[in-house]
Amino acid sequence: MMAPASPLDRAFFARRPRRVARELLGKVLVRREHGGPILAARIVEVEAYLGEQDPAAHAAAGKTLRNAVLFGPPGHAYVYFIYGSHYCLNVSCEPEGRAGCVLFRAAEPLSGVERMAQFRGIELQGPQDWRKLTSGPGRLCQAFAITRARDNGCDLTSPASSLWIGDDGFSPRGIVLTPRIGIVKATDQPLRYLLHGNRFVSGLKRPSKL
DNA sequence: ATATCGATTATCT
DNA sequence: GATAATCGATATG
Repeated sequence: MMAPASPLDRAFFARRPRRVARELLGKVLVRREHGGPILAARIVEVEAYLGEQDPAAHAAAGKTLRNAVLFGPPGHAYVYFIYGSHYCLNVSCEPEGRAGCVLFRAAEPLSGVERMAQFRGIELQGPQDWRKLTSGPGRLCQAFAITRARDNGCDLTSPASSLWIGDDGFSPRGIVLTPRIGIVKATDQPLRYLLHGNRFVSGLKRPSKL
């Protein structure tokens, strides 16, 4: 069962993206739905984006309508739409005015699994199928019913929000750094953080190689 | 088990 | 008009 989680405060996010990314591993993403079950999943893979000086970041070209949340206060959700069908979730980092952020790439379901399957439009045959729920940034958003219209700008530090991030005391071990994936610029820097051997990490169908 | 490919649309230049 | 921080299907060894 899930231990009670306490929200992360604003100061947690008001730091550089690398630090926030590393420390977000093991934390819990929580979705409260009106009249639905609580959805919760432990964060097992994230990527840091460094803001305006990072060629791969959405903030690289400066502030636009789309990425405005990144330039606002830390701890808020930046949700964008990509490839005509997927949403991806980020959290704004650094003090207001600086556009660093962290992308949520994968999580391990803790509760509300059947509801997640519903949102994903799949039927679960067994625990091995849980991987299809939240392994990948697009899947994770679909499992949590995250959209830009609903969640962009949401305060992720407040349990009053429908979407927020909590700490349930879990201490992750075996943090691995790799280059970011799915991008073409700045692929040399190791800015992807994941939990060693965790089966919910995205990418390979079977994470045999970690 | 790994590689390649097409879908689909908000956003920006 | 071009692009894209993905996914799922198909092909191939």
